[in-house]
Amino acid sequence: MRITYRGDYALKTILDLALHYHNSPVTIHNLALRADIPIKFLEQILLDLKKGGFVESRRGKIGGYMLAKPPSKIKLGQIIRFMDGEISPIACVDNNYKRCSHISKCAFRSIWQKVADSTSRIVDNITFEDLVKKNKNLTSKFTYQI
Amino acid sequence: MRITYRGDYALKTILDLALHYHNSPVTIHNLALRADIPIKFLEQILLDLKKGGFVESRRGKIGGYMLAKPPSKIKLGQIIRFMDGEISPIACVDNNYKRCSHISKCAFRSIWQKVADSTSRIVDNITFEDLVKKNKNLTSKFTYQI
DNA sequence: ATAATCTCTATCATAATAGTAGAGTATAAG
DNA sequence: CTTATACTCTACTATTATGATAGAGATTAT
Repeated sequence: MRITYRGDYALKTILDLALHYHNSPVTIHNLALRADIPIKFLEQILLDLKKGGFVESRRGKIGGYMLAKPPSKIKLGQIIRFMDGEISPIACVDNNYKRCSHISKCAFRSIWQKVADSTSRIVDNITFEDLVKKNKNLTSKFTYQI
Repeated sequence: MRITYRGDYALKTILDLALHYHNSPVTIHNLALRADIPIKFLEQILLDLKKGGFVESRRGKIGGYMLAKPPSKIKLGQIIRFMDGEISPIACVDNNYKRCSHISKCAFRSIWQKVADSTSRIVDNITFEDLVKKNKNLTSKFTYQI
């Protein structure tokens, strides 16, 4: 797994929306500003997140973005997989990988599988509700806001 | 961490050399053939591995490559780091990363650190001696050789 | 001498990544 | 019913990493 800027920006944006879950929609402008993301790049990311069913939008005045489901129902792993692809260190342990001619024979494969499993166990065990709580702790200590 | 072909090829090559540790040097030709690696690409990889102190070479007839140290002294993680860089899902948890302005404040950083740690724990706990043993088991079952 | 083998440097093609640009569409408010 | 605000959509672009390929040179056993 490698987290790209796309993925990183998506995660920060979802967290921002989670922090404003019960408020009015958040504009792309504000999301971009707070997380220091190029606005036109974020536009594309948000459209993808919308297609993925993670966020909803409203146009026009008082428009903006909001989460499509509660923060407790969105796991880190879901966003990572959606934006950056499979959680594995190498393609041969991806789901749907068919081309490796000696899957059962390669001494490395089980190791890559182990790495993929341990990573998944971490990112699939954290929801954005958890991160909201964590962030509020951090914020109170360090006056940081996203 | 993402394993590239360069890294993958290097790992397979080191394992091949480990399997022939007490024999005469192995030629690039044979290494490339057995692991199905483009020979000119493997040449470069081997020169790098030599610079890294992992392998030694002999030129001329009866030339070839051999490990510079016993398989028990080479860990998977060493080769991965040398060929593909740091074991972390994102740059902000790399050693020597200086630019992140709010390291202590980002809700994600400790998660990436956890992922890096759990991955390191796996790949730094396996030597090529372990893989040699494992491969011999696999080989006896499936008649596979590398 | 020569054949086999490693050594070194340069070059190249493709794809992924990280954006940028600009015209279009919907909506709240006056 | 116009206007300002904000999301939508498609196309384009620059840079870098990746995965090679090419060819001339150096070394060594026989």
